Amino acid sequence: MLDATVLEARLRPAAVTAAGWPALAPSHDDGTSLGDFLSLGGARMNFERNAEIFAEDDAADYVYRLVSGCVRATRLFADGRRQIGEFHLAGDVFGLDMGATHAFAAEAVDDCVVQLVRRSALFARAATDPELGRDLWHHAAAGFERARERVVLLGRKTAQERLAAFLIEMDTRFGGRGSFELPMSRLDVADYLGLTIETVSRSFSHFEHEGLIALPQARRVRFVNRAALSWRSGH
Amino acid sequence: MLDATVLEARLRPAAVTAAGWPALAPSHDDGTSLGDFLSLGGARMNFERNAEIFAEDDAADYVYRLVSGCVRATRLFADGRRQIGEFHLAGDVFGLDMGATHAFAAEAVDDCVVQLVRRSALFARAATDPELGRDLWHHAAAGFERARERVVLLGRKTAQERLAAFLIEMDTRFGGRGSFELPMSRLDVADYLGLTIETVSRSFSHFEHEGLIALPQARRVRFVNRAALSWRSGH
DNA sequence: CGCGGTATTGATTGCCGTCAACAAAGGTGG
DNA sequence: CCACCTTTGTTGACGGCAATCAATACCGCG
Repeated sequence: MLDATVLEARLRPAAVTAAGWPALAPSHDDGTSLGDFLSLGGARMNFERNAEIFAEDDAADYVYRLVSGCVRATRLFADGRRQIGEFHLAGDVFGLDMGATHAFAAEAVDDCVVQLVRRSALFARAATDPELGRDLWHHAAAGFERARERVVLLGRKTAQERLAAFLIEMDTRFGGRGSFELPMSRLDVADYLGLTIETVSRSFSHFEHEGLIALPQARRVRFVNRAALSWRSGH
Repeated sequence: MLDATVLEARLRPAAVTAAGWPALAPSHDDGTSLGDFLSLGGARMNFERNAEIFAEDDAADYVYRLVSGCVRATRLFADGRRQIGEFHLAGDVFGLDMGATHAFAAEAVDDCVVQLVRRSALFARAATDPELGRDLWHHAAAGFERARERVVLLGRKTAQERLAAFLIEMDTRFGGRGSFELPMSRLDVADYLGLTIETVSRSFSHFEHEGLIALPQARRVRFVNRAALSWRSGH
């Protein structure tokens, strides 16, 4: 089912070193007081590239806020297949599961700084702070909406549509300047989009040859024709 | 990209007729007071099979609770491709989007009874009722976790693994008795699992011939070997 | 009984996965 | 600063799973 090199890469041991309710936050914004709560009260930790922040089935006792870097949420099958649930960028809050254990592992895509607080502390505070309660809902609802969009992408879009949608998503999250540096490898992109590295690479090349994007380096993306790329994403 | 019959079926006009935070709810439970709020205050409406409850991009002014029947959340592409985001069964609360408009349409899979209240009423009450606030979070967080599992299913599972996972999910939601009646067509199942009706049908037949399930009628499913089926789902 | 909607099964195609080779980039040590 | 090696990315040839195309069977209902 998998190339040996890819399988090895996936199994590689990670070396650890007040408003009212209806106010709506912009996309990919985890709200304000949730992030504030974490940034004010949280202990800081550093993780180097590929380090495991928490494993699947680890007790979900802590909630994390990414100060800098990029984190992937991964689910690994026994046979080596892997799916990345989401990528977290600076400012994102993650690891807030409903159950007692994490449903996905979290790994540093590149060197990361995170802050963390006990989940129980967050919940305790939420019981008396309605604004924090609203932000918790915002956080969960935003995650839900993003996951639903990925369901559409993975269920019905072609390889090229997936990559186009991914590039537009990343550009948006990096500020929408039409030029950005991907922190993750082709393998990570493939496992995020439900594809293989080869198909991802071919789709990149295809867009480049078509004049939709420029690739000065493998991970450096510059939009040349954003409208066409957007069209290709299948909306 | 699509069979004409299927496309027509998808585009068919729908004829409308008419305490504390950390407490964790069991899966597929929308919490208590959220459902209570809707069942106590909600106006009742009936929808017949294939009726549209709300359209994509409709104003998300109401929140719904399904009293009886089955509802599908759909996203339709311009070229006829369709993805079902989720199925709702009796007791489920749906339509609670974060934005001003619905991200998916909702259609009655079979004859349905729903109750609805204004979203603003829900939010207003949540501002003063911390228990309701917690239930709102529960609802969103549960939706998020389900959507994440579907991302794994759609991103990395084979056709047979998808169907096996679907059957186990449905059995669980119908009480886990190992025997249940599917309210939805093969087309709905296909669009839920990111497959085609033919592949879904073949997978059903395959499981039947293998002795994992029995199919007294097309939509009547009885588990014969649940352990093997569970194994096939890829977990 | 006949009809429309639904489901199954078979034949064939095609997109993407697999296998394989090579190229480019980045790091390390001489 | 370059040789060497490892990691990462690209490209080509081929194969397989699921989609597409097509025909037939089933089922509830007028």
